[in-house]
Amino acid sequence: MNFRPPAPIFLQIAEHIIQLIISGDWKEGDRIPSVRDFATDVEVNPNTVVRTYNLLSQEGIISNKRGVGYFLNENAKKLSTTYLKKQFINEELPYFIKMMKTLELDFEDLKKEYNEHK
Amino acid sequence: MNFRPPAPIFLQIAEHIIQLIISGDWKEGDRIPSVRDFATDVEVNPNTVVRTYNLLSQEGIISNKRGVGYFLNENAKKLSTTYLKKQFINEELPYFIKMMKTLELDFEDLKKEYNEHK
DNA sequence: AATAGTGTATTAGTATCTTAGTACACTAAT
DNA sequence: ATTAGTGTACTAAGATACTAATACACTATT
Repeated sequence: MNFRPPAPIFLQIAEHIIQLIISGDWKEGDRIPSVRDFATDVEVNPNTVVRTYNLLSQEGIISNKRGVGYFLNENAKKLSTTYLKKQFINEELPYFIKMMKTLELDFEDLKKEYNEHK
Repeated sequence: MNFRPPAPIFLQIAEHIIQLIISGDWKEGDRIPSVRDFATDVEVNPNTVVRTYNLLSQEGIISNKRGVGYFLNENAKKLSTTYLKKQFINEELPYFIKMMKTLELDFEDLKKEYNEHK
């Protein structure tokens, strides 16, 4: 997995998982990969995945049965969307708007710039 | 000054200065605050300002006369705009677009959300 | 009962950023 | 010459995130 420093990896993994949930790749009730398996998948230390799973547990998105594994809660998709939206609106958007003003860009410019550079 | 972790402070200061240059608060040819003064202003360690000034020097935005101070180069404004734009288009925009798709938001939604939450 | 696969916990080490303190060299003004 | 204000350099220490390795407890399966 490709990480963008300096944002903490465990948070980026959390967001990655949330996107999997929102997209429907992971469905409510599903068992999700074990700490060790997922650590291997995304090429990080198991402890880092533990931190991610702890966060998602606190958010009510996943639960675990000791000795068995982690599972998506029934309301996982809704909670995920709410979490991501809140994160986005509060943390990203204000910075983004400020940048647009400074650079005197409007939404049309953004579309253009983005298409040119991808 | 208010920093948003976990982005390195010295980078955030650099961006702050660049915005001062673009806005015209700091003009080309001007002498800028000394390392010590500016460190006091933004309430960080002088060493952190040194890192910021080093970065801006590398970018060709400022120069120093030893024992005298740092000065804005003649093309500081243009270089600043270029730097910030590049940073924005490459680092922020792709992430932002992805987020909009995931959350199924369009630009109108953004305006609305932003106005509601500020 | 034994085994393999789970989550959990602990300790130690590394890297980066930041702070803190100190010292030194250069420049301009006195 | 002296002084105050510059940039520069160095060492040390703290905080956070991440890695690494190991050990232990629980569960399901055999």
